[in-house]
Amino acid sequence: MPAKKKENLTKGDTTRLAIEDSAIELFMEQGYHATSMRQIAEHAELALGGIYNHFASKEEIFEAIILDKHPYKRVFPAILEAEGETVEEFLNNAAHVVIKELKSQPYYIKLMLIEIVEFNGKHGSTLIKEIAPKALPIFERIVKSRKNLRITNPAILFRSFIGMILSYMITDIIISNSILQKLMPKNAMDTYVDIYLHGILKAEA
Amino acid sequence: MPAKKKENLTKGDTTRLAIEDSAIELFMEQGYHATSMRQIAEHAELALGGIYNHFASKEEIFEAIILDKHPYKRVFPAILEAEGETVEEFLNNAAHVVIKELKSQPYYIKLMLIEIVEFNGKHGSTLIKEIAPKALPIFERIVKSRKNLRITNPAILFRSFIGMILSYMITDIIISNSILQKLMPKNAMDTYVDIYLHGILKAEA
DNA sequence: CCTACCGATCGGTAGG
DNA sequence: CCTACCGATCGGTAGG
Repeated sequence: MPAKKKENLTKGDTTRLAIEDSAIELFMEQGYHATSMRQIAEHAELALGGIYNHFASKEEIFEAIILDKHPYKRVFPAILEAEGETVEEFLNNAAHVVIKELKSQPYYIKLMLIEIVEFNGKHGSTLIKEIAPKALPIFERIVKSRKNLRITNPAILFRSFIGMILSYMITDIIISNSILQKLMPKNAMDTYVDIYLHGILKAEA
Repeated sequence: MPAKKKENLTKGDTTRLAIEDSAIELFMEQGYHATSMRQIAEHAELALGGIYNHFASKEEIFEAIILDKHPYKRVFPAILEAEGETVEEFLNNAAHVVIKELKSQPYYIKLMLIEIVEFNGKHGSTLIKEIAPKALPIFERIVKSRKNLRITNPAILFRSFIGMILSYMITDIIISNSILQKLMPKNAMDTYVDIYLHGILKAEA
């Protein structure tokens, strides 16, 4: 059997993906509980009952999306390639890669918020268990290799890196369609990265 | 007629407040659409129909909460009092005051996420219109009065300040109940403020 | 004419 | 993958 590619997905796989993609779109627009199984079915062009051949429940669709579509699977290899001469260069590149990826899949930030709002972060800890062991070593390596860091705890270095990206993405959502939007420079994201970097780096003095 | 105080609320005011407080608690725990009007009524100890003497719809309850209970009403006077000799001291004090207030009303951060998830930030722009004219002058004053700032756009200074607080609050929710929790120092919030401050301040060099 | 609320039920929809 | 349904519950409203 050849490895599955897009060309030779089974009919079942195609339907399953159609359900996931429909659900992503609708959850993103309406939220989880405001989205009905009938809407998902209609959007995926099958009958309501047909969904239950692929997923046992509405929550199972959400879990599949959270796990299958997580951007870190595409982001991670990119980050590892994003080398740089200095810590500053590396983190700067990494931040740009992550935000570019998140912007190309803008649904995910909202799915993450749904996860917090509707499930109290229930599936989040599973995700962290998967990601942390891969991400922490990167920040441990940074801490060990460089001496000009003001923050030397890899966990909080990781957390604040994620936090910096989250704060950009969320304030971006909040201020869009607001009067503040006009006051923002277009390179706001660079400023966020800049604030983060020159906060964690010791002054060259 | 004396100004209304807690002692002489009318029966109607008391009921209205009971409905708002019940809704806050349930929205926070379950999300907006997962919370039924019946649950809100039960928690407020009145019949379902009774709610509609005070609110025309479920969404009107949410709007009232967002507008009435916004922590900025309590945070703002405190920030204005949080003077400091330097910009660093002032922002440090301000950040602590805001986070302390948000932690004492931990519901609000979640209501804000619901607002984004369920209403696509619909009510948020109203709120920004109310807050921005009061908050921006503070950051404008900071920009004018100090010369050791790396960020001189008041709007993005404001945005990144809010973003710093949001990123702390949200990553706090995400990592609670996770293995990462143990790796976090207890003063993680101070580190966040520290990263923010030494990011926006020029090196004394 | 007001307020605060009741028991019962409306038309539709939820997940399964 | 569909049609046809279920027990229950949804947000909202009726008259009194």
